[in-house]
Amino acid sequence: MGKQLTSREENYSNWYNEIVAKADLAEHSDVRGCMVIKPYGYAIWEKMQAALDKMFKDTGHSNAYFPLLIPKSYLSKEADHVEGFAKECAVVTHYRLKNAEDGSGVVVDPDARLEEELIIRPTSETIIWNTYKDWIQSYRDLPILVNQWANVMRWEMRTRLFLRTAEFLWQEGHTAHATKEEAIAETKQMLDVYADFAENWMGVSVLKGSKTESERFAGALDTLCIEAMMQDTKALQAGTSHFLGQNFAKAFDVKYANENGELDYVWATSWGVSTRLMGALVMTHSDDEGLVLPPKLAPIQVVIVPIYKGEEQLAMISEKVAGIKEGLEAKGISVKFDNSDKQRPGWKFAQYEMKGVPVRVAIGPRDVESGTLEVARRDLKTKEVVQQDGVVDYIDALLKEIQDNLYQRSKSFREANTHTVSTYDEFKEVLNSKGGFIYAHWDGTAETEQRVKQETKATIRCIPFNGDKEEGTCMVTGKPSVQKVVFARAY
RNA sequence: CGGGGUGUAGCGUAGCCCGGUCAUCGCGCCUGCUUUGGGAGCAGGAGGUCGCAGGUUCGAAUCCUGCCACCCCGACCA
Repeated sequence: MGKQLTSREENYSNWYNEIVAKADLAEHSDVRGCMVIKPYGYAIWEKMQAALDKMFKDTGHSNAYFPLLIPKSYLSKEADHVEGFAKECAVVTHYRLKNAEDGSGVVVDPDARLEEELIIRPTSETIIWNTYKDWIQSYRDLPILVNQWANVMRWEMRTRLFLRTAEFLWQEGHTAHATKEEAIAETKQMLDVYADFAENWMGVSVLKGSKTESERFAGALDTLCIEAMMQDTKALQAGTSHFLGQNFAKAFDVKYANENGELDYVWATSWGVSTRLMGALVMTHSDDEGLVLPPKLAPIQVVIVPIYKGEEQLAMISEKVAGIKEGLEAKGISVKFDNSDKQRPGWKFAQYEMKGVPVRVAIGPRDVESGTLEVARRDLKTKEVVQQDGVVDYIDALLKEIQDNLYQRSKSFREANTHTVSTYDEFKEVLNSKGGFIYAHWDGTAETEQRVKQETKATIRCIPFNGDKEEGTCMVTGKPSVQKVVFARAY
Protein backbone atom coordinates (compact mmCIF):
# COMPACT_ATOMS: atom_id res chain seq x y z
CA MET A 1 0.00 0.00 0.00
CA GLY A 2 0.91 3.60 -0.35
CA LYS A 3 2.43 6.30 1.73
CA GLN A 4 0.14 7.24 4.55
CA LEU A 5 -0.06 10.66 6.04
CA THR A 6 0.45 11.16 9.72
CA SER A 7 -3.08 10.76 11.06
CA ARG A 8 -5.05 13.68 12.41
CA GLU A 9 -5.31 12.12 15.85
CA GLU A 10 -1.65 11.26 16.09
CA ASN A 11 -0.23 14.70 15.38
CA TYR A 12 -2.47 17.40 14.01
CA SER A 13 0.38 19.72 13.27
CA ASN A 14 2.36 17.21 11.23
CA TRP A 15 -0.80 16.11 9.47
CA TYR A 16 -1.44 19.70 8.39
CA ASN A 17 2.14 20.23 7.20
CA GLU A 18 2.11 17.00 5.23
CA ILE A 19 -1.11 17.86 3.44
CA VAL A 20 0.18 21.29 2.48
CA ALA A 21 3.33 19.64 1.14
CA LYS A 22 1.86 16.55 -0.52
CA ALA A 23 -1.13 18.27 -2.07
CA ASP A 24 1.39 20.65 -3.64
CA LEU A 25 -0.04 23.78 -2.07
CA ALA A 26 3.02 25.54 -0.68
CA GLU A 27 6.47 25.16 0.82
CA HIS A 28 8.83 27.13 3.01
CA SER A 29 11.17 29.38 1.11
CA ASP A 30 14.84 29.80 1.95
CA VAL A 31 13.91 33.39 2.67
CA ARG A 32 13.26 33.72 6.36
CA GLY A 33 9.63 33.16 7.31
CA CYS A 34 8.38 33.41 3.75
CA MET A 35 6.57 30.78 1.71
CA VAL A 36 6.36 29.73 -1.88
CA ILE A 37 2.77 29.17 -2.96
CA LYS A 38 2.93 26.46 -5.61
CA PRO A 39 0.79 26.48 -8.75
CA TYR A 40 -1.91 24.18 -7.38
CA GLY A 41 -2.18 26.12 -4.13
CA TYR A 42 -2.23 29.37 -6.03
CA ALA A 43 -5.00 28.12 -8.31
CA ILE A 44 -7.18 27.62 -5.23
CA TRP A 45 -6.27 31.07 -3.95
CA GLU A 46 -7.23 32.54 -7.33
CA LYS A 47 -10.67 30.94 -7.06
CA MET A 48 -11.06 32.48 -3.63
CA GLN A 49 -9.93 35.84 -4.94
CA ALA A 50 -12.36 35.72 -7.84
CA ALA A 51 -15.33 34.92 -5.61
CA LEU A 52 -14.44 37.54 -3.01
CA ASP A 53 -13.67 40.16 -5.64
CA LYS A 54 -17.09 39.71 -7.16
CA MET A 55 -18.72 40.01 -3.75
CA PHE A 56 -16.84 43.24 -3.08
CA LYS A 57 -17.90 44.68 -6.42
CA ASP A 58 -21.48 43.60 -5.86
CA THR A 59 -21.43 45.67 -2.68
CA GLY A 60 -20.19 48.75 -4.51
CA HIS A 61 -16.43 48.54 -4.01
CA SER A 62 -13.62 49.14 -6.51
CA ASN A 63 -10.04 47.95 -6.53
CA ALA A 64 -7.02 50.24 -6.33
CA TYR A 65 -3.37 49.87 -5.45
CA PHE A 66 -1.17 51.75 -2.98
CA PRO A 67 2.62 51.64 -2.41
CA LEU A 68 4.42 48.79 -0.72
CA LEU A 69 6.65 51.20 1.20
CA ILE A 70 5.39 53.48 3.92
CA PRO A 71 7.44 56.39 5.26
CA LYS A 72 8.16 55.82 8.91
CA SER A 73 6.53 59.10 9.89
CA TYR A 74 3.14 57.97 8.49
CA LEU A 75 3.12 54.90 10.62
CA SER A 76 3.74 56.85 13.77
CA LYS A 77 0.80 59.21 13.32
CA GLU A 78 -1.80 57.00 14.99
CA ALA A 79 -0.50 56.09 18.43
CA ASP A 80 -2.28 52.74 19.00
CA HIS A 81 -1.58 51.68 15.46
CA VAL A 82 2.21 52.10 15.71
CA GLU A 83 2.28 50.41 19.05
CA GLY A 84 0.47 47.42 17.63
CA PHE A 85 2.72 46.96 14.63
CA ALA A 86 6.11 48.46 15.60
CA LYS A 87 7.54 45.17 16.86
CA GLU A 88 7.08 43.34 13.59
CA CYS A 89 8.07 45.78 10.86
CA ALA A 90 10.73 45.28 8.21
CA VAL A 91 12.50 48.54 7.46
CA VAL A 92 14.21 49.79 4.31
CA THR A 93 17.20 51.92 5.25
CA HIS A 94 19.34 52.13 2.09
CA TYR A 95 18.78 52.40 -1.63
CA ARG A 96 22.05 51.23 -3.14
CA LEU A 97 24.58 48.41 -3.08
CA LYS A 98 28.18 48.43 -4.19
CA ASN A 99 31.00 45.95 -4.72
CA ALA A 100 32.95 45.23 -1.58
CA GLU A 101 36.50 46.52 -1.70
CA ASP A 102 37.90 43.14 -0.69
CA GLY A 103 36.06 41.52 -3.56
CA SER A 104 33.88 39.42 -1.26
CA GLY A 105 30.70 40.41 -3.09
CA VAL A 106 28.17 43.13 -2.82
CA VAL A 107 27.64 45.27 0.29
CA VAL A 108 25.23 47.99 1.31
CA ASP A 109 26.62 51.37 0.31
CA PRO A 110 26.81 53.34 3.57
CA ASP A 111 26.58 56.58 1.58
CA ALA A 112 23.15 55.57 0.32
CA ARG A 113 21.31 55.78 3.61
CA LEU A 114 17.73 57.05 3.33
CA GLU A 115 16.98 60.24 5.14
CA GLU A 116 13.68 58.76 6.26
CA GLU A 117 13.41 55.00 6.57
CA LEU A 118 10.62 53.24 4.71
CA ILE A 119 8.52 50.51 6.29
CA ILE A 120 7.39 47.53 4.27
CA ARG A 121 3.62 47.69 4.83
CA PRO A 122 2.32 45.47 7.60
CA THR A 123 -1.12 46.90 6.63
CA SER A 124 -1.98 49.99 4.63
CA GLU A 125 -4.21 52.21 6.78
CA THR A 126 -1.58 54.91 7.14
CA ILE A 127 -0.52 55.28 3.54
CA ILE A 128 -4.10 55.06 2.35
CA TRP A 129 -5.37 57.68 4.77
CA ASN A 130 -2.48 59.92 3.84
CA THR A 131 -3.77 59.59 0.27
CA TYR A 132 -7.46 59.96 1.13
CA LYS A 133 -6.62 63.32 2.66
CA ASP A 134 -6.16 64.65 -0.85
CA TRP A 135 -9.23 62.92 -2.22
CA ILE A 136 -11.78 64.20 0.27
CA GLN A 137 -13.07 67.73 0.71
CA SER A 138 -16.84 67.53 0.63
CA TYR A 139 -19.60 65.10 1.47
CA ARG A 140 -19.94 64.74 -2.30
CA ASP A 141 -16.59 62.91 -2.32
CA LEU A 142 -17.93 60.28 0.07
CA PRO A 143 -18.17 57.42 0.53
CA ILE A 144 -14.89 56.04 -0.78
CA LEU A 145 -15.22 52.30 -1.13
CA VAL A 146 -11.87 50.88 -2.12
CA ASN A 147 -10.24 47.49 -1.86
CA GLN A 148 -6.64 46.53 -2.48
CA TRP A 149 -5.23 43.08 -3.31
CA ALA A 150 -1.70 43.09 -2.01
CA ASN A 151 1.08 41.46 -0.09
CA VAL A 152 2.06 42.61 3.38
CA MET A 153 4.91 41.78 5.70
CA ARG A 154 4.91 41.18 9.41
CA TRP A 155 8.15 39.97 10.92
CA GLU A 156 6.71 37.08 12.91
CA MET A 157 8.82 35.11 15.37
CA ARG A 158 7.43 31.75 14.38
CA THR A 159 5.79 30.91 11.12
CA ARG A 160 3.49 28.22 9.77
CA LEU A 161 2.57 27.79 6.13
CA PHE A 162 -0.52 29.88 5.29
CA LEU A 163 -1.46 30.39 8.95
CA ARG A 164 1.37 32.73 9.80
CA THR A 165 4.11 33.70 7.39
CA ALA A 166 6.31 36.78 7.32
CA GLU A 167 4.89 37.80 3.97
CA PHE A 168 1.33 37.00 3.08
CA LEU A 169 -1.22 37.84 0.41
CA TRP A 170 -4.49 39.43 1.31
CA GLN A 171 -7.09 41.95 0.42
CA GLU A 172 -7.66 45.03 2.52
CA GLY A 173 -10.71 47.19 2.10
CA HIS A 174 -10.47 50.79 3.25
CA THR A 175 -13.58 52.90 3.25
CA ALA A 176 -14.33 56.49 4.18
CA HIS A 177 -17.79 57.70 5.19
CA ALA A 178 -19.58 60.88 6.14
CA THR A 179 -21.38 59.40 9.12
CA LYS A 180 -20.67 57.07 11.96
CA GLU A 181 -23.81 55.04 11.20
CA GLU A 182 -22.80 54.48 7.61
CA ALA A 183 -19.32 53.34 8.65
CA ILE A 184 -20.72 50.95 11.22
CA ALA A 185 -23.14 49.56 8.63
CA GLU A 186 -20.22 49.04 6.24
CA THR A 187 -18.23 47.23 8.93
CA LYS A 188 -21.14 44.87 9.53
CA GLN A 189 -21.87 44.41 5.86
CA MET A 190 -18.33 43.31 5.11
CA LEU A 191 -18.31 40.89 7.99
CA ASP A 192 -21.48 39.40 6.51
CA VAL A 193 -19.74 39.15 3.14
CA TYR A 194 -16.89 37.23 4.77
CA ALA A 195 -19.25 34.91 6.61
CA ASP A 196 -21.18 34.34 3.41
CA PHE A 197 -17.95 33.50 1.58
CA ALA A 198 -16.69 31.21 4.34
CA GLU A 199 -19.91 29.25 4.51
CA ASN A 200 -21.12 29.19 0.92
CA TRP A 201 -17.81 28.95 -0.90
CA MET A 202 -15.38 27.42 1.55
CA GLY A 203 -17.98 25.29 3.29
CA VAL A 204 -16.60 26.49 6.62
CA SER A 205 -19.11 27.25 9.33
CA VAL A 206 -18.19 30.39 11.24
CA LEU A 207 -19.22 32.27 14.33
CA LYS A 208 -19.73 36.03 14.03
CA GLY A 209 -18.93 38.38 16.86
CA SER A 210 -16.85 41.28 18.03
CA LYS A 211 -13.43 41.21 19.64
CA THR A 212 -12.72 42.32 23.18
CA GLU A 213 -10.73 45.50 23.61
CA SER A 214 -7.46 43.68 24.08
CA GLU A 215 -7.88 41.58 20.93
CA ARG A 216 -8.95 44.55 18.84
CA PHE A 217 -7.05 45.75 15.77
CA ALA A 218 -4.49 48.43 16.62
CA GLY A 219 -6.25 51.71 16.01
CA ALA A 220 -9.83 50.40 15.78
CA LEU A 221 -12.82 51.26 17.96
CA ASP A 222 -14.44 47.94 17.22
CA THR A 223 -13.21 44.77 15.51
CA LEU A 224 -15.74 42.29 14.18
CA CYS A 225 -14.60 38.83 13.28
CA ILE A 226 -15.57 35.42 12.04
CA GLU A 227 -14.16 32.51 14.00
CA ALA A 228 -13.94 29.04 12.53
CA MET A 229 -13.28 25.77 14.33
CA MET A 230 -10.56 23.49 13.02
CA GLN A 231 -10.79 19.72 13.31
CA ASP A 232 -8.61 19.72 16.44
CA THR A 233 -11.32 22.01 17.91
CA LYS A 234 -8.99 25.00 18.06
CA ALA A 235 -10.26 28.34 16.80
CA LEU A 236 -9.00 30.18 13.75
CA GLN A 237 -9.83 33.80 13.08
CA ALA A 238 -10.86 33.71 9.44
CA GLY A 239 -11.63 37.34 8.73
CA THR A 240 -11.92 40.72 10.40
CA SER A 241 -13.80 43.93 9.76
CA HIS A 242 -12.85 47.03 11.72
CA PHE A 243 -14.77 50.14 12.63
CA LEU A 244 -11.98 52.71 12.89
CA GLY A 245 -14.09 55.64 14.03
CA GLN A 246 -12.37 58.94 13.28
CA ASN A 247 -8.97 57.82 14.54
CA PHE A 248 -7.21 57.74 11.20
CA ALA A 249 -9.04 60.81 9.91
CA LYS A 250 -7.78 62.71 12.93
CA ALA A 251 -4.25 61.33 12.61
CA PHE A 252 -4.09 62.34 8.94
CA ASP A 253 -6.31 65.37 9.21
CA VAL A 254 -9.00 64.22 6.81
CA LYS A 255 -12.03 66.51 7.09
CA TYR A 256 -15.01 67.01 4.85
CA ALA A 257 -17.62 69.75 4.56
CA ASN A 258 -21.19 68.56 5.08
CA GLU A 259 -24.35 70.00 3.43
CA ASN A 260 -24.31 72.88 5.88
CA GLY A 261 -20.70 73.71 5.18
CA GLU A 262 -19.55 72.44 8.58
CA LEU A 263 -16.24 70.61 8.76
CA ASP A 264 -16.01 67.20 10.37
CA TYR A 265 -13.62 64.28 10.42
CA VAL A 266 -14.35 61.35 8.14
CA TRP A 267 -15.43 57.95 9.51
CA ALA A 268 -13.45 54.89 8.49
CA THR A 269 -13.54 51.12 8.19
CA SER A 270 -11.03 48.53 7.11
CA TRP A 271 -11.49 44.82 6.55
CA GLY A 272 -9.39 41.94 5.33
CA VAL A 273 -8.94 38.28 4.69
CA SER A 274 -5.67 36.63 3.81
CA THR A 275 -4.03 33.48 2.50
CA ARG A 276 -4.69 32.22 6.02
CA LEU A 277 -8.04 31.17 4.55
CA MET A 278 -6.07 28.50 2.69
CA GLY A 279 -5.00 27.12 6.04
CA ALA A 280 -8.58 27.20 7.25
CA LEU A 281 -9.69 25.31 4.17
CA VAL A 282 -7.08 22.59 4.69
CA MET A 283 -7.70 22.19 8.40
CA THR A 284 -11.49 22.17 8.13
CA HIS A 285 -12.17 19.50 5.54
CA SER A 286 -9.11 17.36 4.96
CA ASP A 287 -8.78 13.78 6.17
CA ASP A 288 -6.06 11.18 6.50
CA GLU A 289 -6.06 10.66 2.72
CA GLY A 290 -5.25 14.29 2.06
CA LEU A 291 -6.93 17.50 1.04
CA VAL A 292 -10.69 17.73 0.56
CA LEU A 293 -11.81 20.71 -1.51
CA PRO A 294 -15.27 22.20 -1.71
CA PRO A 295 -16.31 21.98 -5.39
CA LYS A 296 -16.75 25.74 -5.73
CA LEU A 297 -13.06 26.30 -4.97
CA ALA A 298 -11.55 23.23 -6.62
CA PRO A 299 -9.34 24.05 -9.61
CA ILE A 300 -10.23 20.62 -10.96
CA GLN A 301 -13.76 19.57 -10.03
CA VAL A 302 -13.87 16.27 -11.87
CA VAL A 303 -10.98 14.07 -12.88
CA ILE A 304 -11.50 11.26 -15.36
CA VAL A 305 -9.07 8.35 -15.11
CA PRO A 306 -8.97 5.82 -17.94
CA ILE A 307 -8.17 2.18 -17.22
CA TYR A 308 -6.80 0.41 -20.24
CA LYS A 309 -4.41 -2.03 -21.77
CA GLY A 310 -2.81 -0.82 -24.93
CA GLU A 311 -3.43 1.96 -27.40
CA GLU A 312 -6.66 0.62 -28.86
CA GLN A 313 -8.45 0.47 -25.55
CA LEU A 314 -7.29 3.96 -24.67
CA ALA A 315 -8.54 5.27 -28.00
CA MET A 316 -11.92 3.66 -27.43
CA ILE A 317 -12.18 5.08 -23.93
CA SER A 318 -11.01 8.52 -25.03
CA GLU A 319 -13.83 8.64 -27.52
CA LYS A 320 -16.42 7.95 -24.80
CA VAL A 321 -14.80 10.44 -22.47
CA ALA A 322 -14.77 13.26 -25.01
CA GLY A 323 -18.56 13.51 -25.04
CA ILE A 324 -18.88 13.35 -21.27
CA LYS A 325 -16.15 15.95 -20.76
CA GLU A 326 -17.83 18.26 -23.22
CA GLY A 327 -21.17 17.84 -21.48
CA LEU A 328 -19.68 18.65 -18.09
CA GLU A 329 -17.76 21.64 -19.38
CA ALA A 330 -20.93 22.98 -20.99
CA LYS A 331 -22.30 23.20 -17.45
CA GLY A 332 -19.24 25.14 -16.33
CA ILE A 333 -17.63 22.20 -14.58
CA SER A 334 -13.85 21.96 -14.80
CA VAL A 335 -12.73 18.55 -15.93
CA LYS A 336 -9.35 16.92 -16.30
CA PHE A 337 -9.00 13.78 -18.39
CA ASP A 338 -5.79 12.25 -17.14
CA ASN A 339 -4.73 10.00 -19.99
CA SER A 340 -1.08 10.25 -19.07
CA ASP A 341 0.67 6.95 -19.64
CA LYS A 342 3.39 7.74 -17.11
CA GLN A 343 1.39 6.65 -14.08
CA ARG A 344 -0.91 3.78 -13.39
CA PRO A 345 -4.55 4.17 -12.32
CA GLY A 346 -3.98 3.33 -8.66
CA TRP A 347 -1.30 5.98 -8.42
CA LYS A 348 -3.59 8.52 -10.04
CA PHE A 349 -6.46 7.70 -7.68
CA ALA A 350 -4.26 8.30 -4.66
CA GLN A 351 -2.79 11.44 -6.18
CA TYR A 352 -6.12 13.12 -6.91
CA GLU A 353 -7.38 12.16 -3.49
CA MET A 354 -4.35 13.83 -1.97
CA LYS A 355 -5.14 16.93 -4.00
CA GLY A 356 -8.76 16.98 -2.91
CA VAL A 357 -10.44 16.71 -6.31
CA PRO A 358 -14.16 16.42 -5.40
CA VAL A 359 -15.26 13.85 -7.98
CA ARG A 360 -13.33 11.11 -9.74
CA VAL A 361 -14.64 9.17 -12.69
CA ALA A 362 -12.99 5.90 -13.70
CA ILE A 363 -13.70 4.30 -17.03
CA GLY A 364 -12.34 1.01 -18.35
CA PRO A 365 -13.20 -1.64 -20.95
CA ARG A 366 -15.88 -3.07 -18.67
CA ASP A 367 -17.66 0.30 -18.58
CA VAL A 368 -17.38 0.83 -22.30
CA GLU A 369 -19.09 -2.49 -22.80
CA SER A 370 -21.86 -1.95 -20.25
CA GLY A 371 -22.36 1.80 -20.77
CA THR A 372 -21.39 2.65 -17.20
CA LEU A 373 -18.85 4.67 -15.25
CA GLU A 374 -17.45 4.48 -11.75
CA VAL A 375 -18.07 7.76 -9.96
CA ALA A 376 -16.29 8.37 -6.65
CA ARG A 377 -16.84 11.29 -4.30
CA ARG A 378 -13.90 12.60 -2.29
CA ASP A 379 -15.76 13.82 0.78
CA LEU A 380 -17.28 10.45 1.75
CA LYS A 381 -14.84 8.24 -0.16
CA THR A 382 -17.74 6.28 -1.61
CA LYS A 383 -18.07 5.16 -5.20
CA GLU A 384 -20.96 4.14 -7.37
CA VAL A 385 -21.43 2.62 -10.78
CA VAL A 386 -23.48 5.04 -12.85
CA GLN A 387 -25.04 4.81 -16.32
CA GLN A 388 -23.25 6.96 -18.90
CA ASP A 389 -26.60 8.36 -20.00
CA GLY A 390 -27.45 11.18 -17.65
CA VAL A 391 -24.06 11.16 -15.97
CA VAL A 392 -23.58 14.86 -16.62
CA ASP A 393 -26.66 15.76 -14.59
CA TYR A 394 -25.68 13.19 -11.98
CA ILE A 395 -22.25 14.76 -11.48
CA ASP A 396 -23.61 18.28 -11.57
CA ALA A 397 -25.97 17.37 -8.72
CA LEU A 398 -23.25 15.45 -6.91
CA LEU A 399 -20.94 18.48 -6.86
CA LYS A 400 -23.67 20.56 -5.27
CA GLU A 401 -24.31 17.82 -2.75
CA ILE A 402 -20.61 17.62 -1.83
CA GLN A 403 -20.45 21.39 -1.41
CA ASP A 404 -23.43 21.26 0.91
CA ASN A 405 -22.25 18.19 2.79
CA LEU A 406 -18.91 19.80 3.60
CA TYR A 407 -20.61 22.85 5.02
CA GLN A 408 -23.09 20.77 7.05
CA ARG A 409 -20.26 18.64 8.36
CA SER A 410 -18.28 21.69 9.43
CA LYS A 411 -21.38 23.15 11.05
CA SER A 412 -22.30 20.08 13.03
CA PHE A 413 -18.69 19.62 14.10
CA ARG A 414 -18.59 23.14 15.47
CA GLU A 415 -21.93 22.70 17.21
CA ALA A 416 -20.93 19.36 18.68
CA ASN A 417 -17.76 20.93 20.09
CA THR A 418 -19.35 24.01 21.55
CA HIS A 419 -19.99 23.91 25.29
CA THR A 420 -21.42 26.15 27.97
CA VAL A 421 -20.01 26.36 31.49
CA SER A 422 -20.86 28.33 34.61
CA THR A 423 -17.82 27.93 36.85
CA TYR A 424 -14.11 28.40 36.26
CA ASP A 425 -13.38 24.84 37.44
CA GLU A 426 -15.89 23.49 34.98
CA PHE A 427 -14.34 25.71 32.31
CA LYS A 428 -10.87 24.29 32.85
CA GLU A 429 -12.23 20.78 32.96
CA VAL A 430 -14.12 21.13 29.67
CA LEU A 431 -11.24 22.98 28.00
CA ASN A 432 -8.75 20.25 28.85
CA SER A 433 -10.95 17.24 28.25
CA LYS A 434 -12.99 18.39 25.25
CA GLY A 435 -11.57 21.68 23.96
CA GLY A 436 -13.69 23.52 21.45
CA PHE A 437 -15.64 26.74 21.87
CA ILE A 438 -16.78 27.43 25.41
CA TYR A 439 -19.52 29.89 26.28
CA ALA A 440 -19.04 31.48 29.70
CA HIS A 441 -19.80 34.66 31.57
CA TRP A 442 -17.01 37.24 31.79
CA ASP A 443 -16.89 40.42 33.83
CA GLY A 444 -15.68 42.51 30.89
CA THR A 445 -12.27 43.34 32.31
CA ALA A 446 -8.94 42.90 30.58
CA GLU A 447 -7.47 41.58 33.85
CA THR A 448 -9.80 38.59 33.97
CA GLU A 449 -9.27 37.93 30.27
CA GLN A 450 -5.52 38.02 30.78
CA ARG A 451 -5.69 35.74 33.78
CA VAL A 452 -7.68 33.10 31.90
CA LYS A 453 -5.23 33.33 29.03
CA GLN A 454 -2.23 32.83 31.28
CA GLU A 455 -3.75 30.03 33.27
CA THR A 456 -5.39 28.07 30.46
CA LYS A 457 -4.04 29.42 27.12
CA ALA A 458 -7.63 30.07 26.09
CA THR A 459 -8.57 33.51 24.81
CA ILE A 460 -11.87 35.21 24.24
CA ARG A 461 -12.43 34.60 20.57
CA CYS A 462 -15.42 36.89 20.36
CA ILE A 463 -18.46 38.36 21.97
CA PRO A 464 -20.95 36.53 19.77
CA PHE A 465 -23.78 38.34 17.98
CA ASN A 466 -26.17 35.45 18.05
CA GLY A 467 -25.73 34.39 21.66
CA ASP A 468 -28.48 34.92 24.17
CA LYS A 469 -28.01 38.19 26.01
CA GLU A 470 -28.88 36.72 29.38
CA GLU A 471 -27.08 38.37 32.27
CA GLY A 472 -25.07 36.42 34.81
CA THR A 473 -21.93 36.48 36.87
CA CYS A 474 -18.34 36.09 35.72
CA MET A 475 -17.08 32.53 36.04
CA VAL A 476 -13.78 33.78 37.44
CA THR A 477 -14.55 36.78 39.62
CA GLY A 478 -18.29 36.47 40.24
CA LYS A 479 -18.79 40.07 39.12
CA PRO A 480 -21.80 40.91 36.91
CA SER A 481 -21.71 39.97 33.22
CA VAL A 482 -24.06 41.13 30.48
CA GLN A 483 -23.76 38.07 28.31
CA LYS A 484 -21.70 34.93 27.74
CA VAL A 485 -18.62 35.21 25.55
CA VAL A 486 -16.79 32.53 23.58
CA PHE A 487 -13.46 31.21 24.84
CA ALA A 488 -11.15 28.84 22.96
CA ARG A 489 -7.58 27.97 22.32
CA ALA A 490 -6.66 29.48 19.01
CA TYR A 491 -4.18 29.45 16.16
C1' C B 1 15.05 37.00 23.03
C1' G B 2 14.78 32.60 27.03
C1' G B 3 14.50 26.72 27.37
C1' G B 4 15.27 22.09 24.58
C1' G B 5 16.80 19.56 20.13
C1' U B 6 18.68 18.44 15.15
C1' G B 7 22.12 19.03 10.82
C1' U B 8 24.60 12.39 6.67
C1' A B 9 22.11 11.93 -1.68
C1' G B 10 16.08 15.40 -4.02
C1' C B 11 13.21 13.57 0.64
C1' G B 12 13.22 10.51 5.09
C1' U B 13 17.01 7.92 7.82
C1' A B 14 21.20 4.09 10.29
C1' G B 15 25.97 4.78 12.18
C1' C B 16 28.20 8.93 16.73
C1' C B 17 28.28 6.91 23.54
C1' C B 18 33.00 2.98 22.37
C1' G B 19 37.62 6.93 16.25
C1' G B 20 39.94 2.21 12.06
C1' U B 21 36.64 -1.88 4.83
C1' C B 22 30.60 2.61 7.54
C1' A B 23 29.30 5.99 4.37
C1' U B 24 23.46 2.19 5.87
C1' C B 25 18.53 1.48 4.42
C1' G B 26 13.74 3.15 2.34
C1' C B 27 11.26 6.51 -1.03
C1' G B 28 12.20 9.19 -5.33
C1' C B 29 15.17 9.51 -10.05
C1' C B 30 17.31 7.07 -14.93
C1' U B 31 17.33 2.53 -18.54
C1' G B 32 15.01 -2.06 -20.19
C1' C B 33 11.25 -5.78 -20.16
C1' U B 34 6.65 -7.40 -18.14
C1' U B 35 2.36 -4.65 -16.32
C1' U B 36 -2.32 -1.19 -15.89
C1' G B 37 -10.31 -1.93 -12.17
C1' G B 38 -6.58 1.30 -5.65
C1' G B 39 -0.02 4.13 -4.65
C1' A B 40 3.27 -2.33 -9.91
C1' G B 41 7.27 -6.38 -10.33
C1' C B 42 12.07 -7.84 -11.78
C1' A B 43 16.98 -6.57 -13.50
C1' G B 44 20.55 -2.88 -14.07
C1' G B 45 22.19 2.30 -13.05
C1' A B 46 23.21 7.47 -11.50
C1' G B 47 23.53 10.45 -7.25
C1' G B 48 27.18 12.33 -0.98
C1' U B 49 32.46 18.65 0.44
C1' C B 50 28.63 13.31 6.47
C1' G B 51 26.08 21.96 8.02
C1' C B 52 30.84 25.32 7.94
C1' A B 53 35.80 26.43 10.01
C1' G B 54 39.56 25.08 13.11
C1' G B 55 41.82 21.50 16.61
C1' U B 56 43.29 16.46 18.77
C1' U B 57 45.13 11.87 16.25
C1' C B 58 48.98 7.58 12.27
C1' G B 59 43.65 7.88 11.16
C1' A B 60 37.48 11.90 12.41
C1' A B 61 30.56 11.40 10.10
C1' U B 62 32.23 9.74 15.17
C1' C B 63 36.15 13.32 20.18
C1' C B 64 37.07 18.96 21.40
C1' U B 65 36.25 24.42 20.27
C1' G B 66 33.91 28.22 17.56
C1' C B 67 30.39 29.62 13.96
C1' C B 68 25.97 28.95 10.83
C1' A B 69 21.20 27.01 9.74
C1' C B 70 16.73 24.76 10.87
C1' C B 71 12.93 22.52 14.18
C1' C B 72 10.02 22.22 18.82
C1' C B 73 8.27 24.78 23.52
C1' G B 74 7.49 30.00 25.47
C1' A B 75 6.67 35.62 24.44
C1' C B 76 4.18 38.03 19.54
C1' C B 77 0.47 37.39 15.73
C1' A B 78 -4.27 37.73 10.11
